[in-house]
Amino acid sequence: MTGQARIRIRALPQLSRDDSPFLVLTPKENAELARLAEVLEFEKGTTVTVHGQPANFLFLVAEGVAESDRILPDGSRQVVAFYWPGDVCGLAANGLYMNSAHTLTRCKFYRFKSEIIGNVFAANGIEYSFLLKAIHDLRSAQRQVVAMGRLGVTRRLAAFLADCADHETGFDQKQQVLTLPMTRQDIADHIGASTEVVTRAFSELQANGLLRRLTPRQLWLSPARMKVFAGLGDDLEPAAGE
Amino acid sequence: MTGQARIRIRALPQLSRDDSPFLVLTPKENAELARLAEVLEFEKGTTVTVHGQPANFLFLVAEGVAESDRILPDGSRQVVAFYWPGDVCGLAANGLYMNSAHTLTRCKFYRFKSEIIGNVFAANGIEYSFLLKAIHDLRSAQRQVVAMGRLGVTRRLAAFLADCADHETGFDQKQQVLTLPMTRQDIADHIGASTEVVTRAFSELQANGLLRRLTPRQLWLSPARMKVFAGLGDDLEPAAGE
DNA sequence: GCCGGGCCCTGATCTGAATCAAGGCGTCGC
DNA sequence: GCGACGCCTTGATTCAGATCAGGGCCCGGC
Repeated sequence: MTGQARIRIRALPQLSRDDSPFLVLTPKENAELARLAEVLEFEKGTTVTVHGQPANFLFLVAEGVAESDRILPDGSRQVVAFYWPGDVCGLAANGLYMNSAHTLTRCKFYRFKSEIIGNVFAANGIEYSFLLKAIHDLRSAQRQVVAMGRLGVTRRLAAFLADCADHETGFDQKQQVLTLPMTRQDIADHIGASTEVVTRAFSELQANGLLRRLTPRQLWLSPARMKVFAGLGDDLEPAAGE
Repeated sequence: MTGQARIRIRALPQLSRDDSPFLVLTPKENAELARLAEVLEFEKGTTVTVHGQPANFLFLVAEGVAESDRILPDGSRQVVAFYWPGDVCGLAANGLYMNSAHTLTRCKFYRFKSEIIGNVFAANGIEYSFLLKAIHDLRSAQRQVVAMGRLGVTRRLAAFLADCADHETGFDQKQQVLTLPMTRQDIADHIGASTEVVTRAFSELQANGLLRRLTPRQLWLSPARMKVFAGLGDDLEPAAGE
């Protein structure tokens, strides 16, 4: 079966100086991983994962090219990434696929049960923490890409404020008051806009009743309505609350 | 010293359903990590890491808020991320910091030697591969954010084509010919533009001599000049080549 | 108290990219 | 071979957001 397949995970190391574009596993590791994989071939144009469906599998591209995308409520589409040989696709949040993935050419994949990560890491705690943290940050960055690519400034600001409100620091759950630690310039440079436009976006959100500026840095707001307005946090939350 | 500090790495799990916003280490793990950490306090407005400097440390935010940013050659600035308590900052590429980080408020950090990752993961191969892969994808996504936030369409296209040319599949090093597996629509949806504008950006790159369209999907191009034009791949490459 | 300098907000103009419209090209099915 | 459709390209118009300009507020220094 898949026994002798040579599995390479495409990755540039972070901390070592050993900068080969592929990280090649030792034969032993390779065999260990291959044992857990199924090999699949897909025609061009096949859908591999669907946004919001249970994420039971991880896919490693062996041959061909695939893409993963996200369709927003307004119908616009953001291609989050292209997957070349050695890339891993099937990123999940809360057990559901973040994006839909499609093949652009005929493709060969290694498919793993998602639990593989948990199993491989089962014994250790700190490593797993670091991996989960990296994956979490990756998800954040991908959401940011979608926001930057397909949302207007006002929605980008709404998404940003909703993110801020997810942090215990600075958001008073009782009063529904968010205290911003950063300037308008910082926000502008984060969401890719000018300070003037950020101010106007604040005004617009206030006009729509989504927030009230108590002071420039103190905002009353409803995170839930903010998320809905941004149109990003849609259906991947398991329950509505936090 | 830092012995009893309670270290939490803020992360949402990917594959498990256990979706607490913080991943809390066991006391043992916590102690193990704390033993390796130094505690630092910084005033508001302190620079913590500098883009392009040797990345000797990782920082975990304990209190306060920080941001990391990237200044482009034209002087514009992209704030890549804000770091709240529980976040890790100090992402590196080729041993150099990707971004500059600054405190927005008075902050308390746990500082780790960067080697901690390699050390913790030393014994195992597959886990480390997955972590490096996740970190690599995170870097890609962050570069994409910078591109989307601060580059015009033509430069975004140049950055994208340079990325494509980094893949063995599809780029013929000898002929300097890139074969694209995706449509103009896919490219447009990736770089956040319309198909028409993508076409115009191709024309502009061709007019500037940065590429030649042999067919719509076959491009002669120079990755190095493409990177320079995009203004992103600047100074973090150890050597010029690949 | 008074002055100066960030920071925030608002209005007017300009511009890069979206949108609308249409034509060429290549390929696949018949 | 011929038609049809998908893909790519180009031109004209429109619009969101950048840029330019100016005013108010707050806070810190003298």
